[in-house]
Amino acid sequence: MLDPGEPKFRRRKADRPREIIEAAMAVFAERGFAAARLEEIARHAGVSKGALYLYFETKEEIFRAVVDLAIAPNIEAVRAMVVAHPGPLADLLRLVAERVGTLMETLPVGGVIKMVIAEAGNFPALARVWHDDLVAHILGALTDAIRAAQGRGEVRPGDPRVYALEIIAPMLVGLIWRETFVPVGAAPFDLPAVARQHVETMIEGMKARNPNSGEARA
Amino acid sequence: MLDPGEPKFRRRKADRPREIIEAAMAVFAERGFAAARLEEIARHAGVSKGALYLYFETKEEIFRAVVDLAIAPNIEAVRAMVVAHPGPLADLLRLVAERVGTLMETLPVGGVIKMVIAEAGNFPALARVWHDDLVAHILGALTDAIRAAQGRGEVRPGDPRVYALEIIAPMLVGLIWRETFVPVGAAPFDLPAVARQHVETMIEGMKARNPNSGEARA
DNA sequence: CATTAATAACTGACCGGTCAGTTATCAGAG
DNA sequence: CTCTGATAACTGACCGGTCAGTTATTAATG
Repeated sequence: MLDPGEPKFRRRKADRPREIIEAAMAVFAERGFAAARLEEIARHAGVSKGALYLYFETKEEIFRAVVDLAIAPNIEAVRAMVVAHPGPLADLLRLVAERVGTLMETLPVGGVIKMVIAEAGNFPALARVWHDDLVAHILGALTDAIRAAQGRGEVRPGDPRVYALEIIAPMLVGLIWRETFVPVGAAPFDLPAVARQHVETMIEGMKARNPNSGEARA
Repeated sequence: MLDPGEPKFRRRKADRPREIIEAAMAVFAERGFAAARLEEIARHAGVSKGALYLYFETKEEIFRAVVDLAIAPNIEAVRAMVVAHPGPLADLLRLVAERVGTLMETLPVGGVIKMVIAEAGNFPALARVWHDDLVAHILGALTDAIRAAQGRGEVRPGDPRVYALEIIAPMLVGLIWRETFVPVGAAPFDLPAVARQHVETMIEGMKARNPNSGEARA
């Protein structure tokens, strides 16, 4: 059963943190914070439970590491894209939709979002960080872009922050759908296709009917 | 400290289950299933922990009771509305938006949705019930209504199920927003207003550009 | 051999669930 | 109306299991 030539473990200090975070991401995403067992995370990472404490102080610190390191940079990239874009809103939205569509398939972002939603009550600090450093920025950037487009007469009146919510929501719900209902047999959504169709719906739905007007009542 | 005239407890068999479910809803919504303490639920309900077991067998049964009894009937009513409506899609959507807008403010549906999302990994059976008995029905009814509208040439081509997702998503995300980010200081959304604005955006965004066409390629 | 990554056995706190005992309530007797 | 015995709603201390975190020990590596 056990080859004596094979060592019982290897010393690989450099790779451990990343491996642990990846393992933790999987387990946290499936179980939620409270129900996740450190022993299961350790097993996933191919180490013993004690080894986790060589790299992290507490379970909560592992949780933060997962949330911080796995997702933030990518979402931040999307925000930067929105802020930088000067042209017509429709072009920007198509660009963002394409980018977000691929990100959703690449990153394990769905599980993390689920975690943040689920544990917001137990870790208000975490929810606050996510909101202040990430969600609010993205929503704010989009809101600004929409408001500017309203100023140029591209977009018809309406609360620009609500428009931003309308734009983002289906992607978010698509992710949650994948994490929550697909595993129990629900028909999946093709997320990039959802992003593409929705962006066209929104472009059409937000378009100013009367192309002059710019800066009508909100 | 203790008025001897005041009894230590009252016997109120009839009201207890409802009170316990309401208390449990609050605690589960805030903490999630695993992190919720039965003692806290009991305290909220104004009874001792032991009393919980006079009315429910296990913690999980309390959880099911919360999910089952609090929400399902109301959402079902919306579904029935969709199925029954024969007229133009735009009218139906405005009707639904109005109804859903008020329901969101009345019911504690946000907390329950959060719970279902959060605990889907630990209670696949619960997620399955919610999907099969509720979510799939609503999404299906909307999808059918949209497909019919496409057949009448009201709505332009596109996956009707994705359109249904686009319609529902902002309300859902609005609820999640309220539960997750508002408690940590985020600016709230006026949910009925979101519903109203979004339904107009969607009506415009789905409208067939070329009013004849009906039944183009999906 | 010295160093230290990693293990595995261990501890202590916590919590779901139980149950022996307590108390509110009420029916019937006086 | 008062007393009393019967009933069952309710309490709270307790138990057993689980799990985050600790530590004594082992073994990989240079």
